[in-house]
Amino acid sequence: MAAALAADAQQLAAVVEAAISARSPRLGRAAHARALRLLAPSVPPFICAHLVNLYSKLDLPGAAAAALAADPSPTVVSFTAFISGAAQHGRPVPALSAFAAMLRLGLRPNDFTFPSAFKAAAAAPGSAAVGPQVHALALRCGYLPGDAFVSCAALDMYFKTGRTVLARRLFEEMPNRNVVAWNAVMTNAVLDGRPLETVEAYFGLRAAGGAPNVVSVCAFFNACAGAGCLSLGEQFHGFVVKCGFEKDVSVSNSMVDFYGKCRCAGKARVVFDGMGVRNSVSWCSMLVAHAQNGEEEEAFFVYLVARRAGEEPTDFMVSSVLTTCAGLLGLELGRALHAVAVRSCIDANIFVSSALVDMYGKCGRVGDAEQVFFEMPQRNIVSWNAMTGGYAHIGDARSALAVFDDMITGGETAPNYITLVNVLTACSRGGLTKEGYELFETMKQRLGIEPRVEHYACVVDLLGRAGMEERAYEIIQQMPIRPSISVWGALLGACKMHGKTELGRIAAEKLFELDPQDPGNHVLLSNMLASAGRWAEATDVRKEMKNVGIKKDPGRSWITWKNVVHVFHAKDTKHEMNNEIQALLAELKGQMQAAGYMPDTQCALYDLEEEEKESEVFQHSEKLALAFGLICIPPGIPIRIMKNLRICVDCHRAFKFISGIIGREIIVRDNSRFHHFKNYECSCKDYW
DNA sequence: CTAGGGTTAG
Repeated sequence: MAAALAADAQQLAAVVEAAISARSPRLGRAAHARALRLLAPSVPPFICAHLVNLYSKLDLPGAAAAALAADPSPTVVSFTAFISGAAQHGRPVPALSAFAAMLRLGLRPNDFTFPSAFKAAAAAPGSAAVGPQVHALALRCGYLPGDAFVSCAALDMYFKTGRTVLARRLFEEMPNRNVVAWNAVMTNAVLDGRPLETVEAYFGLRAAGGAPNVVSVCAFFNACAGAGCLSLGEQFHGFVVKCGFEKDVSVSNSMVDFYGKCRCAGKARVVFDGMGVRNSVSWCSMLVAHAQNGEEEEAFFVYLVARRAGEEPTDFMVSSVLTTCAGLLGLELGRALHAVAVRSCIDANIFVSSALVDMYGKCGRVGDAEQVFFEMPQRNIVSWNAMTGGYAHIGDARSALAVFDDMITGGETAPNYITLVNVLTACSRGGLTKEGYELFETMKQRLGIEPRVEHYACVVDLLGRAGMEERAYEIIQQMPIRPSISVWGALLGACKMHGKTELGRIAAEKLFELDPQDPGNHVLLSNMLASAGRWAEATDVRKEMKNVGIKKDPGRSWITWKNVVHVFHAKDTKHEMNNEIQALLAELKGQMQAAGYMPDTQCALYDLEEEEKESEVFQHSEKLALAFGLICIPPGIPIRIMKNLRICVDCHRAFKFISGIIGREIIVRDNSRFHHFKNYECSCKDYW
């Protein structure tokens, strides 16, 4: 009988092992049922430990807890199986409760228990006291400093709970420093934003005669990514290939990420394309490498290919691709992704839902953003910033202030400097000058947030838009920090808007000092002088540009049709379809004027008669490109135009009319953002 | 039968 039982138990153990490695709850439950059938009524204790292990590894916490509770005489092994499972799957609180329960039963943790207990203590929210208690217990049980596993876990726990000095001391005093200990130092230094320390630790490991492993290599690439050390990482890449580490998926993933973060999406692509095995992290890293380098279309394409290759949409994947949709102002794509998120049950994930708020906000759909935001089970600083950012985007100052008040009274998440930038921007665009100014004045004393240069830029913009350029200038002069390009740029913009030519000149001179090669500032000054009728001075600025050798990029727009890129310059007559383009523009002009369109000629550069100015702005490159698109691209397809400079005011106004009259969606990507024109409106709500 | 350090996101 006993022999039969032992044989069954051995078989059962094999089935359990198979279920774990196949990550199959179905096989697991079958194994459990078989255990009960075979061994009831007296299930031997080691079988219970097997079952706890089974459910822990399969990440079925309820079943694991039930199996542990059903163990008639739980041992350190069944408890340890439970604790490790909970710690590994990010449930530190149940892990620590089990650890405490085990101690209450008088069971002594062993050298397998402590590493998991430390891991749980490192991740437990708001319980910095637990780690040291586990540490004391490990000392008393004699596992420290001798046991390498236990001391590495303790070390990591101190790093992750912010006790860096203590962690370092533990590391210095370790008698048996192994590669895992060095890796703990390396990875935590990256996490804490000290990438150079990671590199140092790597060379420390080498100097001590240690051999790096895949974890060390990942950490090294992360450090290079964090510090922007492209050439160091490239050299390391060579070494990694020589050692064969690049065959490890995580290593290749970290290389893709490294090249992406160092602004080399192309090199990331080469690594990615060369990978023999990819996982969902690989796809996500490649997607982000494109997205973070302004290649949103490519990023979205990676998502499509990943789905076609059978990748499930994970929370990582969906939040990243939503950010891409936000960057593209791709509302339709974003909506589709929202549906995917709901179907995959990840829409409540804080990253995904914050990305949804961000996407809807950037696409100008504040109502949809609010719906997601107010239904979020929990919110963090990024969620609040996405929501206030959405209000800032369309200049809804009242709502921005209201949600900001909610945030302060709720008290769960403290605002940070980005929140303040958003609320101030909303006030500025929404014309709540007084409220915005008060917020700026009191932010340090009331919220403990020191105004940064971004806030100064906001308040200069705020006062400038309200016509208080002189007050804005006073503030700039009293700033405790050096005014940046954006601060002077805000002042110049306001001066141009309100015709404050003299002050505008001062701002422009400062901009020339800070960024002498930027043609945009010169053009802005020249335009300001021109629109004030000071043609001679405007011409002087242009001449000066020529003398100093600053070239204004000639404005050009392009549009793709049937895989051919058609480029247009202002007053361009060279296109083969020029006759049709001119005829359509003339026709559109008539329809627009009938609908109430008045040309805005403030961007005309030369002293011309009003009529001449009007015909000049009607030959702008973006209008030519649009006419071409309207002629060639079949109805129903949005017309996508790219421009190397910012879209001009008159074209912006005209495109709104045309979108309504023709009933077509027009998308312009200029050098600073996207504009989605639809039904007489633009997604930017005229703020850009 | 049970263990430490790892890659991607808002």
